[in-house]
Amino acid sequence: MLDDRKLAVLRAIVEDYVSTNEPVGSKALAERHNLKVSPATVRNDMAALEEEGYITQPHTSAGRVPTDKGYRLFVDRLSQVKPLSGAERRAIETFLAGAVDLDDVVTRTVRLLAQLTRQVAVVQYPTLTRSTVRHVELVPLNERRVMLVLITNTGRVEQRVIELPEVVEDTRVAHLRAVLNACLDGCGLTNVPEQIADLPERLPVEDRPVVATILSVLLETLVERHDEKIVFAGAANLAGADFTVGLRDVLEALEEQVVLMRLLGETSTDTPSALTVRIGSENPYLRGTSIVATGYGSGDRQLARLGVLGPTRMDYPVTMGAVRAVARYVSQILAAS
Amino acid sequence: MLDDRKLAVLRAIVEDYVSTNEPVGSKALAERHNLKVSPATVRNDMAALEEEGYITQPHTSAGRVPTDKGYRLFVDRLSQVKPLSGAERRAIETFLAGAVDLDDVVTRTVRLLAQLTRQVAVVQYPTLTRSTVRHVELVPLNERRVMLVLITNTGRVEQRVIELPEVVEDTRVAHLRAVLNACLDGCGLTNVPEQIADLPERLPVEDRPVVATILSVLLETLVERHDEKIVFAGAANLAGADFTVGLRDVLEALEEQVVLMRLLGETSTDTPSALTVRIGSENPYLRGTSIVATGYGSGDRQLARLGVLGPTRMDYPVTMGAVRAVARYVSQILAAS
DNA sequence: ACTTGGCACTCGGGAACACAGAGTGCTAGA
DNA sequence: TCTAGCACTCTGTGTTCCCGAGTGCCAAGT
Repeated sequence: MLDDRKLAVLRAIVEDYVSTNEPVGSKALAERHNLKVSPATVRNDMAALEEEGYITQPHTSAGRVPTDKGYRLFVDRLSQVKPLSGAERRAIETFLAGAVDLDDVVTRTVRLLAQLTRQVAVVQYPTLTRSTVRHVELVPLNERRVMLVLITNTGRVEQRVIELPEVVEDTRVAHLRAVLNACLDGCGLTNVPEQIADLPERLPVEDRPVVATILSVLLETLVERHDEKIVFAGAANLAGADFTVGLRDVLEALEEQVVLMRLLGETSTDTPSALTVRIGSENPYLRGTSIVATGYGSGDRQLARLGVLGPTRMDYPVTMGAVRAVARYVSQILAAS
Repeated sequence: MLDDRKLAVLRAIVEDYVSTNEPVGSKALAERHNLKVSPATVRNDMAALEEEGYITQPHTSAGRVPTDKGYRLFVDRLSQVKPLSGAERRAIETFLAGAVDLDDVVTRTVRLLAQLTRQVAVVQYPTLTRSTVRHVELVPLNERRVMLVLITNTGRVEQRVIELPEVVEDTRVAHLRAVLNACLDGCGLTNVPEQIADLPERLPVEDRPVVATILSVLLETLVERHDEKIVFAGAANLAGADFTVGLRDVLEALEEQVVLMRLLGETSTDTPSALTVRIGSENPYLRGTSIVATGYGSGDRQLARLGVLGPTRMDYPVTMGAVRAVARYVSQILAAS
């Protein structure tokens, strides 16, 4: 039904349309890509492709444009991910290596990806759920207040000020800190609730109100940040692009954490590092845009996702290459720290 | 030269143009605002105002539009800041009160301001320079690594992982922490360098390499974060607005920390809580946009700035009211914590 | 059975044009 | 000093027209 030449024609249409942003006609196609057939033959193939729904024409008398289905076929079978140049790889490496803390890693990553792809980059902060507690710190601020600092093995730091129900002197704070650390050190964040469930009972009765207060804040911290933080960059790249959906909608989605989260999607559990590509209407939340995303994280643990959002008419091979490369490097950086 | 009626005409022009986004003609003006004079008289006044450069006409036969100079006069002499409604005030208060930490305060503030003004809101993180050290924490990660956590009195937390030049056991780390805190507690951040200058010399010689490493990272932290972090929200509100400058330029400026910082401007030292309004070409970095900004901070110490960026054609009284109110509330919240 | 050249057809988009309407400036009179 | 009237100048819109790119189909060629 779709012989090799028809596929080649589809590939050519996608490539030309992506680079020129204009409907591509049979004549130009036959010329530029040496298909060794006449425009008439190409027309026949195009008619077949249109029949199958891979391409469409904006007006009766214009060239053809790929449909979402056409891009899908292109991505799945007609293209291969384009690796970055050596210079680009080195640039990425040195740029990411300069990061001083987790915040910095994320910020640099998202900017890098935006610049590399000339589109909007989106990076999710490494999730807490798979992290483990590296250290819990209690810092006395004054006699009725302490600051709780939670440090995870991914370098993430959460802090919260706690109002205590009674005056607690510093030595007692130090003691509580030791107790907490003994209890939680190395513990997975998801296990924290069960770990601390019976902690108050194991302590002297006079410590219990204070400990209860601290633990409730600790739990709150874990729960609240469970819906993850997401950042984006490169919104300026939207200015040129034309979406079928309004620019306003895209910008709104970008500022809405929840929507953005859904757009990035879930990491497939089988192949966590695989590239996810959602094209146009395949995307339930923001039709008219495409998303290329993947999971990242140190080693086998996938911590979070990152990706790129752009118009359906995007250079998929290049974008996919960039996303994959950046995900690898940032995983590497995170594993090292 | 400019009698009261001419000023009234200018005010009416600004108000009408802001609300309709269309050049305003003499007839409509005389009707809507009960000026009690005929369109012909208004025309004469308009001619005078144009002569003086306060208004201009896009084409020979169109209505008048305020110039930057016209807006300036309007803001300085013809309008008064419009206070928020009681409902709005309460909404702000409860929304900001729910913040759990400094990050959260800033995030909530910027979103609030964007929503309130329907424009792009910009908030600078409270500066480190006027803060004081509340606590320095050294957390052993393994025998060659510690994490340095710096907590300021504004609730800001900076952390950095340090590679030590030698193996250091935990008790020694605890000792160093005590020394550092004794030296720095309550110390203004700008004074930190001099405070720690002679610290190595006062310690046993075997501690010096380790301490030197730690101190160099500490100094680095202070310096690096000296250029402040800035966040923005409400980019979606740009979609509708039309700037004389391209949308792309605005988005680029927003993502460029340095430019954004300059746009917000310096806090005037005399009257730190005064509203700064920069109109169109008065703004050197992004002509064609206007900025309403002010300092904020607990009590008399101005910590940073926040503001709103929008098209020159903006509702200044309302915007100024919102910026002022939000600045007050966020100052209040920061003072309380 | 597939490919090719030819040909009539369709439609979008740009150029040329006319025109209504809003708004102005000017002048003369109250 | 204000007002009324009037001629004038534009922009924006709607209409028409035409060019050209591109198509679909058919018949002939391999």
